[in-house]
Amino acid sequence: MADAPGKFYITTAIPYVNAAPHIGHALEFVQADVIARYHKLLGEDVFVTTGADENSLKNVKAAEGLHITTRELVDRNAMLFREFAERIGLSFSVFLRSSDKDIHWNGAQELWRRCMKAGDIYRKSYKGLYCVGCEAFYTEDELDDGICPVHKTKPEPVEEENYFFRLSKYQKELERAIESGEFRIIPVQRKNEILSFIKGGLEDFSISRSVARARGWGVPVPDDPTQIMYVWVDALSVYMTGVGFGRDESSFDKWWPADVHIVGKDIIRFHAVYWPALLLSAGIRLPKALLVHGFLTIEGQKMSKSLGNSVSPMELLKQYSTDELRYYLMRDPPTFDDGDFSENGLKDRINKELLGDLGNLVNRVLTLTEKSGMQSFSGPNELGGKLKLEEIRSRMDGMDIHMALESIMEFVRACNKYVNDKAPWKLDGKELESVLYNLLEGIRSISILLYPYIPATCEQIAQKLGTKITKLDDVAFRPSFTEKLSKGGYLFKKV
RNA sequence: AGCGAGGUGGGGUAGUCUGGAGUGCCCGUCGGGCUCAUAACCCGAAGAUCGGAAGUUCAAAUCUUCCCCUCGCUACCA
Repeated sequence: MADAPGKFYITTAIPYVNAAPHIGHALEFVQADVIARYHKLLGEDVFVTTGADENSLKNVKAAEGLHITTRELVDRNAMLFREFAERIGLSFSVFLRSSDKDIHWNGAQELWRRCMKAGDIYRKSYKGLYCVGCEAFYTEDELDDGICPVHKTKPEPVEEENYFFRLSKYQKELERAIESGEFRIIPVQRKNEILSFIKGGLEDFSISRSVARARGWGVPVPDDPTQIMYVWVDALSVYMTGVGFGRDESSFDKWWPADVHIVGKDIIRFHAVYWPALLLSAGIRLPKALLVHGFLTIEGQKMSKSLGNSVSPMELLKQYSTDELRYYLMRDPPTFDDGDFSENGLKDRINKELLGDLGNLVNRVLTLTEKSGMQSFSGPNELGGKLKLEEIRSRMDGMDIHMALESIMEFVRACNKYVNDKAPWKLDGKELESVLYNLLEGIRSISILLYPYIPATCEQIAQKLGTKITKLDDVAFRPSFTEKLSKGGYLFKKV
């Protein structure tokens, strides 16, 4: 597919900031960044929105548990996430907090007004079993014999009037948009899962809470001081307000629709059903794609608070470099399925692949080149055929960044094999020059291909080669290699 | 319970649609070679009744039927 030079807009989910970042956030941030940087290599203008979901009742409760105000909690934790996003190398354009009145609130309310104008919002009373202790509604099957599992009390039936959204009205349109691929859901298993859910029939859902139930925390419903917007309506609209909706229309027009939203499998319904329905109602274009990634287990076990096994990426980054962690997260777990995080696995990937395969390749080739005393290199292209650029591109286009990385690493191994097969240490003259030419162009290509995954390392490789990280189109064997090399030290050290 | 995905040498996968010797890839184990390299690469070895049973076929990991197991999804509180 020819790259129409243009814009590319990508978002991460905005995490609840009721706790510190864990390794799962790292996975998603890196995935988003790899895709973003890849599109920069394609020459596109890229915008990345990430941020924090701060209007959830969960944050209110977490703050109560810590005996601080909600504002203090979200300020503190949002800062942790922002710092973390920077440390992991997420090249975000905006870090938008949903409690940011100036940037976010008007846009969120504007979405509401448009749905209202379309006649898709109406008032209805909602009945539910409410546990006063939990301050939450329960469904029958969540209770133990009608008793709250936490407080061992019987929840009271409570009736409250809320606003509802006519989701039912959009069933057919959603089906069509998803089936036709106008709104792509990746991978296809998730698409099928959502389609079967939609075909099962959609019911309208509540999109507001009483001020009391929301504890007065959140985005107010326009023209109704008694109600707060349901946190998902507000959180989802961050994807639009991040690029200017309700605030800077020319920016919004430039970037919207989003090219892809990246989310975990737990929140697929909000993104694949509620969100596009709200947009259809408001007369706003649908995002082009939704990428649903899996979850990480920790050393084979589910991440859980009771096990206390959650892994802090900030702690890991004290021992391992950003690139090392990024590489492992993209290399080990498959993009679309669950994977396992283990520190031994991380060490193996660093020692075997980053150091043993990539680092060693760069080092041995630069050593051989230095010893040759040659300055410019050319010869027949013998190695370029091993590089499956089309496969890499099509995998990246399908957002299978794990398999795309596999294709790139295959080429790294092919380069190492080429060194052995040719045994350049036994060669001289034209023969040696030709082998070095192939290897230098190979490594230059690798430095560009791996750049989305391990940017700092690739900058270092480019520096050693005297080249620059340019465009994906420059991944090709040029007729000759004439840059000035500077070997420098090792790229990685054994862990 | 219903719908969906999956069960392939020690681990992870590809192969299944369009049947054809258990074939491939990554990791791990053992032995050997090579040596420019914080080392890679090559050769060889051990290790699987391709979840189970029955059927179709000259031939089944692959097609059919039944069964077992795992994991998702089955709505408003993320």
